[in-house]
Amino acid sequence: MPTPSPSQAAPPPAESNRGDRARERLIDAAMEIFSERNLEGARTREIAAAAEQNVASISYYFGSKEGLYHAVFERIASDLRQTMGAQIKEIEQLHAAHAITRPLAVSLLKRLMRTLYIHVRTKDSQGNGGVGRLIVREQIAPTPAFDIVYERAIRVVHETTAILVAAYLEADPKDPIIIIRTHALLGQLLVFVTARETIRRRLGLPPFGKLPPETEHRVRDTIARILEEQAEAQLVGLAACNFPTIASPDALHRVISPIQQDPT
Amino acid sequence: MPTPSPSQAAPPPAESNRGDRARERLIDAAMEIFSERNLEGARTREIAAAAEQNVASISYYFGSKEGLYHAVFERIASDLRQTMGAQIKEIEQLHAAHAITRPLAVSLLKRLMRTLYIHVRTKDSQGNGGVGRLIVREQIAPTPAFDIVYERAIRVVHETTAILVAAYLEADPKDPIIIIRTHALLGQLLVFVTARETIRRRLGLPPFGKLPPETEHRVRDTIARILEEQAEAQLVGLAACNFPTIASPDALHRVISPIQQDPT
DNA sequence: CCCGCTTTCAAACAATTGTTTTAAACAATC
DNA sequence: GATTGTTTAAAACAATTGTTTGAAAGCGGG
Repeated sequence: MPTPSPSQAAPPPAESNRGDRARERLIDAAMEIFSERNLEGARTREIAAAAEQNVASISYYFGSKEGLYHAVFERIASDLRQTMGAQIKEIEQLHAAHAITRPLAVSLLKRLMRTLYIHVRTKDSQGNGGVGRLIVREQIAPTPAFDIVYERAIRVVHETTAILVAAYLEADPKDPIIIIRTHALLGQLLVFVTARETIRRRLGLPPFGKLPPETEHRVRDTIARILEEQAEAQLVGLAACNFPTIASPDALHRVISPIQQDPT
Repeated sequence: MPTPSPSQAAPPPAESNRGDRARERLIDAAMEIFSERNLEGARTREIAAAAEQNVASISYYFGSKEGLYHAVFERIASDLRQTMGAQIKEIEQLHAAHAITRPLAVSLLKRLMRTLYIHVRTKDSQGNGGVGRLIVREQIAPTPAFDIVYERAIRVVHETTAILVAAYLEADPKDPIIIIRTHALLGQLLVFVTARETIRRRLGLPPFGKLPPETEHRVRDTIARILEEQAEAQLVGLAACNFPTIASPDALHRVISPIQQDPT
């Protein structure tokens, strides 16, 4: 046999030229095609063709189709972490210093929502939500690839958002109720990725890719702005309604808490 | 050739015995397997085996694998419509009579959210969100099957929800901003279907299917209650924040409106 | 009891899949 | 400039896919 596939671990500092170029192109193409069809639906030949590479190269560089899929999610996790990293760190520090007031929580949350939304709507080859689609597919039918993006990116984003929600409601970020509320809040954002086709039809927009990029840009920014408003309104409303936030003496906690363990 | 496949149109009143039984079993099994793997990922042999039917029967009854997939979505649409039909009609009538006050809008919305959530969490063979997963997959990568469930179910639910949001904010249910806000609101619900794995891990719950049905029941009801609260808080907050709701003199409308046409 | 129809079944088919193979082309070090 | 190791290329492979085939089995009415 010629050369065994280079173990699919992360490339330490090795940044040569020819091979890495091919790897990049393959990941790029794979990201696009895996987002349209899924893992089983995507054909290796199609990916190779889109990357202007030979079919054998995917086996050569990534060991297998799954290996390439894996690599795609490594990149997704890295990209997401890089985009959100600074904000997350800032929020964590402010939280540790007990310095998050209500108005600050609102502005931090709005910025986080906007950044996150713009990221998942932009970080892809086409104007389509490639990254978002890939993640959602893993959410509804997880494979080992989900661990990568969850542990390295989704989890911290979720936890950080929970810090802001908890700060505003003067509650514990680890409270199951706060976590559920945080999840719901992030859902307002995610739904524009997951239920893309519905909002497209409801707004009477042409099929994706069919409208001029400049217009698409503006639609995206419009939604981002409304998302900020929704987030602020949600917090304001929750505080006004004064629903139970501390789960300890609450029935809900008694339901979820005993199960709660192994939070890996 | 033996018998050509009976055209895959809806069986008018024909409700015989032997054949329809097989059809039902096939649809049941297909619903489950299509929700785990997707259209391409599911194997006809596996579906047939789960239905205790021969492989050829799927070609025989539905013409093809796609035909069966189609039939699955016909049922999904029917089920959803049947669950939501009464509430939708009631809301439409109240709206036509201009009888929706703010408190009424809140209670109608809460009931709608709860019913919808319970439906997508319950209407499946396992305790898993089979229906939800199938719909989400179609949202992120629509096939002709999406038309069925959108036109026959999703659209009316979305429009009806928009009526309630608009009523509370004293705005036009057709206002693009209201539609976007409605979409975000429904996203709070959908995220518990689409980002299932994330909320599971964040709550430290065991893998789905691994926890006793009684507990799962209570978790479901807990989330449903919080969703009601979130919806109420969202409306209250939006009214308090007094964001622009009428799009006419707004920049957003100038963005979206000129594209808006062909609302099929 | 036999005949028309529908339904079931096991086997076979043609097409496509991911992957391997084999060898040629390339780049760089000596 | 020959000889490394690395990368590409085309073809071949074994396995699996959705579907078809052709006949047997069930079932109802004459």
